[in-house]
Amino acid sequence: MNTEPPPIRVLVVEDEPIAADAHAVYLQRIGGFSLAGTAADGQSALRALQQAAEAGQPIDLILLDMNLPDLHGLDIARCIRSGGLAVDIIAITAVRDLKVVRAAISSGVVQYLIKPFTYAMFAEKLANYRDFRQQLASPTARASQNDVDLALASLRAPTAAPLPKRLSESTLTAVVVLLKSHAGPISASEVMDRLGISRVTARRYLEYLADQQTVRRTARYGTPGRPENEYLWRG
Amino acid sequence: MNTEPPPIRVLVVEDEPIAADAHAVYLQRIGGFSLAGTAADGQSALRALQQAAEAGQPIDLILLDMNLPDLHGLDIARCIRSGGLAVDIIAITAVRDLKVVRAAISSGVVQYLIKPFTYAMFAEKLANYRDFRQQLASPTARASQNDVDLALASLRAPTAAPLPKRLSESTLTAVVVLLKSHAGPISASEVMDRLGISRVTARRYLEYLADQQTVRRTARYGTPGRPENEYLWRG
DNA sequence: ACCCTTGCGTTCATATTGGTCCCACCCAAC
DNA sequence: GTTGGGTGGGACCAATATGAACGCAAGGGT
Repeated sequence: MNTEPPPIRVLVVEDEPIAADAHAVYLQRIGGFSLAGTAADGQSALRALQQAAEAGQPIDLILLDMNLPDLHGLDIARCIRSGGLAVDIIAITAVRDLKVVRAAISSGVVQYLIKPFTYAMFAEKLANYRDFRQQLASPTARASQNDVDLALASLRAPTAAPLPKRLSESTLTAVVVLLKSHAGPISASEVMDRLGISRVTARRYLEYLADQQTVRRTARYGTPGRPENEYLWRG
Repeated sequence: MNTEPPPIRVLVVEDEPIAADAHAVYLQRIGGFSLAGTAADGQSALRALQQAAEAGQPIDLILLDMNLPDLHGLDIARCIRSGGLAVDIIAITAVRDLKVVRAAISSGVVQYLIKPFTYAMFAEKLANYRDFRQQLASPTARASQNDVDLALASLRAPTAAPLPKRLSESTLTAVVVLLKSHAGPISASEVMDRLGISRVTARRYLEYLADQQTVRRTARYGTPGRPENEYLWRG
C-alpha cells in the first residue's frame, strides 16, 4: 500500500563511551532509525558530518551532548548552521541551565532531553521527531499552513505520563509479546481471544501502545459495521 | 504576583512596505510585543540586529520573509546563527516549498506562517511564542524535563477543529494520502477500489474535502450514465 | 421527440465496533 | 479484619462503514 520511508540516519555525539553506547542501543530499539556513526568530541563530529555529506549519505539527525572536551554543544550547533547543513539536532545533556535551553532552541535544536532519562522518554522524543519528519516528507512538494502546524505539533507533543492509570506492567508485556510474535496486524477482538482478556482491556492497552507510537493503527474496511481497528507492531 | 515581563522586541524583515506595515500593525494589537524596527532587505536586517545588540537592547524575535531582494531568508538565518546571536525567528512567507520549510525548522525557526494569513492565525502564532518565552523566563535558572516539554508544547499549534459527524480521522487520512499521491483527478469509485472502502463512504469524505476547498470537484461527461464527479488535490 | 439504458448520487436501515461508566475482585497497607 | 487503591470486565450508548433501494442526469437508439 505505502512504501516504508528510508531510515533516519543518526549521528551520536557523546564523549562518554558508556552513554554513547546506551544511546546507540536505545536507538536500535526504535523503528525507523539507523545509526550512522558516533563521535566523542566536537571536531570529529563535524568531520563525520562533512564526510557523510560528501559520501552522498548525509546525516539527518544528531544526538548532541552539550558538554564535550573540545567544543561546547552550542558552538557545534553554530558551526553546523553556518555550514548550511540541513541536519536536525536533538540535545541530550545534563545541562539544565535555562540560558542554554533557550540558546539551544534558538539554534535550531528540535528537542531537548535532560539526562538522566528513561528509555520511554528517549523513545518518545525520537518517535515525535520521526513523525514530524514523515509528515514533511510527503511527495507533494508544497505545504499548507495546516500541514506545517500538524508537523510542528507532532514534534512538540507534550510528555506522556510514566505509565497511565488502569495499565499494569504484566498485561502490557503480554500484549507486546503477542504483537511481536504476530506477523500481520491484529485486532482488539483477536487479542481478546488470544490472551483471554476482555475486549475493553485489550483495547486499553492497544490504544496506549498506539499513542506511544510503538504500534501502528489502521482501520479494516470491507465489512458492514463500524470499522475495526487493527494494530501492527513496528519493527 | 510577579512583575510584568518586558515586552518582546521584534524586528520585521519584509521587502514589501505594505506587508511590513501590516505586520507592524498586527503586532501592536497583541500584548507583550514592541516593534524594534523594520528592515526591507537582508543586509539592513543584519545591521539592525548588530546595532541593537551593541546598544544594549537586543532584538528578541524576527519576523522573517524568505524572499528578499538581496539574500534568501535561509541565508539570513544562517548568518544569524553563525554570529551566535540569541534571537528567535518566525518565518512569514508565501514560500510553501517543503524543502524550505524543513530547512527553516532546521535553522531554528520556531514558527512558520504561510502567506496569506488571517489576523487570527498571526495572533495565535505570536501568542504561542510569547507563552513559550514566558515559560522559559522563569526566575529559577534551572529547568526540569517537564519545564522544557511544556515550553515546547506551547509553541505547538492547538489541534484543528474536530471533524464533523460520520467522519473518522484515520479514514480521512487514508483518502488524503491517496489523493496526494494520485496525479490526475480521481473518482469516488476509484477511491473505493484503491482503499477497499465502499462507494458511499468514499464519496462522503471526498465531498467533505471538496467543501473544505482542499480538493477541486469537476464532473466527467461523455460516457453513458449519470455524470461522475472527479476530485483533484489542490497543491 | 421520446423512451430506454446506464451508472452515479442520495438516503436509510443495519451491523458491528469504539468509548465510557461503573462495579467486582485482588492485593497491599494499616 | 478492615480499608483503600488499582486493575479487569460487563453493560450500555455513541459512532461509523456497509448494502440495498431509489432517484436522477446524461447518452443512445427508435
